[in-house]
Amino acid sequence: MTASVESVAEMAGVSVSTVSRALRDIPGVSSATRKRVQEAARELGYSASPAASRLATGRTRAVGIVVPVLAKWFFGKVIGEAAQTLREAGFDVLLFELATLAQRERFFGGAHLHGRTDGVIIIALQPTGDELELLASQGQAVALLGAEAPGIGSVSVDNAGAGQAAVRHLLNLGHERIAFIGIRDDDGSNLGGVPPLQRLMGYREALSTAGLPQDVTLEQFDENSVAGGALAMSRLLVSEHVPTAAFVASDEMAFGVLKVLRKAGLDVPRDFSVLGFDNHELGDVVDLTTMDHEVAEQGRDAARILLDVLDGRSPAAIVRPARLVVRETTAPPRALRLAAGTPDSSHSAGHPGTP
Amino acid sequence: MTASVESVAEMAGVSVSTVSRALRDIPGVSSATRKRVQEAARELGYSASPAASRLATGRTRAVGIVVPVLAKWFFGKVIGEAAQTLREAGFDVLLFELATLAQRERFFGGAHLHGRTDGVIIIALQPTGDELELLASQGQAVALLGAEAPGIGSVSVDNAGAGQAAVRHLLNLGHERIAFIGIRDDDGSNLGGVPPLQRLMGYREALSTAGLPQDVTLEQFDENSVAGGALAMSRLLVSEHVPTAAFVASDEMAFGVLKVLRKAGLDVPRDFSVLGFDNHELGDVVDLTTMDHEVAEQGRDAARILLDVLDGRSPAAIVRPARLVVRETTAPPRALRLAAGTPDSSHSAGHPGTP
DNA sequence: TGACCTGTTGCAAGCGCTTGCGGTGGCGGT
DNA sequence: ACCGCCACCGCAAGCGCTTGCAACAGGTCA
Repeated sequence: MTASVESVAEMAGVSVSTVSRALRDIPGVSSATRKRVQEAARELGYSASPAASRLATGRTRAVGIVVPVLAKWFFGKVIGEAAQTLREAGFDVLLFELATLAQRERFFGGAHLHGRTDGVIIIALQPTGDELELLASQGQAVALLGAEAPGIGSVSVDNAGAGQAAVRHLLNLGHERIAFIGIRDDDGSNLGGVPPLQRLMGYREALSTAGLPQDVTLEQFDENSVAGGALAMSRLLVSEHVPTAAFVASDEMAFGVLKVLRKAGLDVPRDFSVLGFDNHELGDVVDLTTMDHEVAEQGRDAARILLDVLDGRSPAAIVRPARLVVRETTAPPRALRLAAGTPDSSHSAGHPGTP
Repeated sequence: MTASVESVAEMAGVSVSTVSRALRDIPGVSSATRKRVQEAARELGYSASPAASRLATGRTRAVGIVVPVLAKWFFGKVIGEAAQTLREAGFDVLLFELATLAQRERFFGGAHLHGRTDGVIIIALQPTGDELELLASQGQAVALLGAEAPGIGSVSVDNAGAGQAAVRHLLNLGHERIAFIGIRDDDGSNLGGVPPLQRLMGYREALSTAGLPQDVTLEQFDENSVAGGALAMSRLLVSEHVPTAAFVASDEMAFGVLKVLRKAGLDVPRDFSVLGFDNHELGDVVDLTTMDHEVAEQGRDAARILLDVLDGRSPAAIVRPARLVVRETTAPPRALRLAAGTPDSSHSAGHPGTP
């Protein structure tokens, strides 16, 4: 067992209250005794019992991070950054994974956080007003990442704008039949959430300002995974009039899309352009063109926002822009290249302009 | 603020001690009053203050999970599984990321965990004897994942065996010049750790039992990332006698290897076979042949082992086997195929046996 | 020289639980 | 009818800190 305040007090020849004050840099202790106390504490390897000081102060110096899933690159990244910032500020970080609806209900069902954390960062989950109230009633400071709520600090991405930008890139390349592959919110556990929806809105907006017709058969939704992307793309492949490009709401789904296209013998980007979203760490491996949104920064922002709330400062609601990262999966559609007489080295049949 | 024991006691018409006992299913309370107390607690939305009960019992009902990095698939996966098991057992989970050597030293430098957790799962980090002692002196139960230590519960993979198996697969395909691409432990923070070393040992063992010469130029090490894999493979490409296959110590590095090969115009697996390690979630996207080692199960095992230690049961030291997952990046070497007259549809020149 | 600060320290009352122990009451056995 | 036992319950003493308040110095100012 480790030393307690009393042993330190005894060793330094002062009272426990002085020890407490000295060790926490609270005024009212002469610098001489403070030094003496610190030395004694170090010598004894003393570190205050968190349980006791929590009980006495009512503050835990711990914060929770709530995520829908852990085993995805985005969440690992974001949590890692947030946790580091939090830890530097002297906070412990508790992890809560709300993978199923049942877990979510249980989490928000009772005073789960009460006395465990001072605040919580909620990631990629849109809390209801009731849930936010419940957290507030437990005295929890709240910061949102990938969601917004009135009066609550948050950091998110301009998903609508990013969606528009992405689609505009495809339009600018000359594509006219552009599909949207999005995330389906199947079990209500909000794995999809608001951001993907906004990406869809951006897609529609871009199409309509370009004067192109809406076509619901071009919008395909599935679970946010490689397999989901593959399924959605497969559905697109059997449509009457196959699109020439797709804006995919997540890189992981885009990976599935690429896989299906490859298996179908289609050449990317000659036959089909793919534009993802996330700038996934592994996007570079398959040369995926994508929308980057500075994931690490978002994590840090969220942590800082929470610290602001904890310090009584009024929290910001940051909206970050996304930017296009051009790699190798987008290009002008084949028809355009043919019309322009561009040399085409693929396995296509007709070579107009060739003797 | 939430209700306290006293309010519940008052409501149920009993003493606080009875409330405490009733709510924790401790014998010595008639089932009638127990029910009454539980009802009162529910009605008041009561949940015991963890700080107070920690202080009183000395147990925290929280465990720490220590990882070198978070933003990697393997760690996210393993943590997710472990955390879920732990949570089901009623434990909070604290996260500690030891990304740098400095962080590691700080973590093990003081009584960092004391009073915060009852135990800790250490993942992919080989603790020294001193470090283990320090944890023990803080009353921490310990479970290791991806490492072993005498007397400590652990779960790990038979890396040496898996390495041998992997190389044997390549040998069986007919390869004779097989490279090893491993993880370099550059900054001493043990990102590589013991398991990768054992994989190397397995590689060497397999080669020597096959009667093949050791060739250190075939062993390339770099950081465990796509970029690291790419660099290592690039080094192999300039060797005097380029190998025909590589066993890569992590899938992520293997992704980098594949990328370089593709960019170099080499066909996988016709010109070069690649065999990874991890069965990374995204391995399927690039059809990577790899060694699977049931990552999720390891996470669950580690959690259960820790729970065993906490319950006073003697912990197991599980060693899991790995198994080959055959996909599309391994095949017999070109020379063999040519000799056998196998039709070869690649861009190769000679087509023996063709009219 | 005495009243009055100001800066430093200690006292003691909590914070909200847990738990050993002692006190009930009802019951069966003699 | 008495005794002893047992099941159930409450008392109160902590657990190891924090913090308002009082106490005590050693000045300063009149």
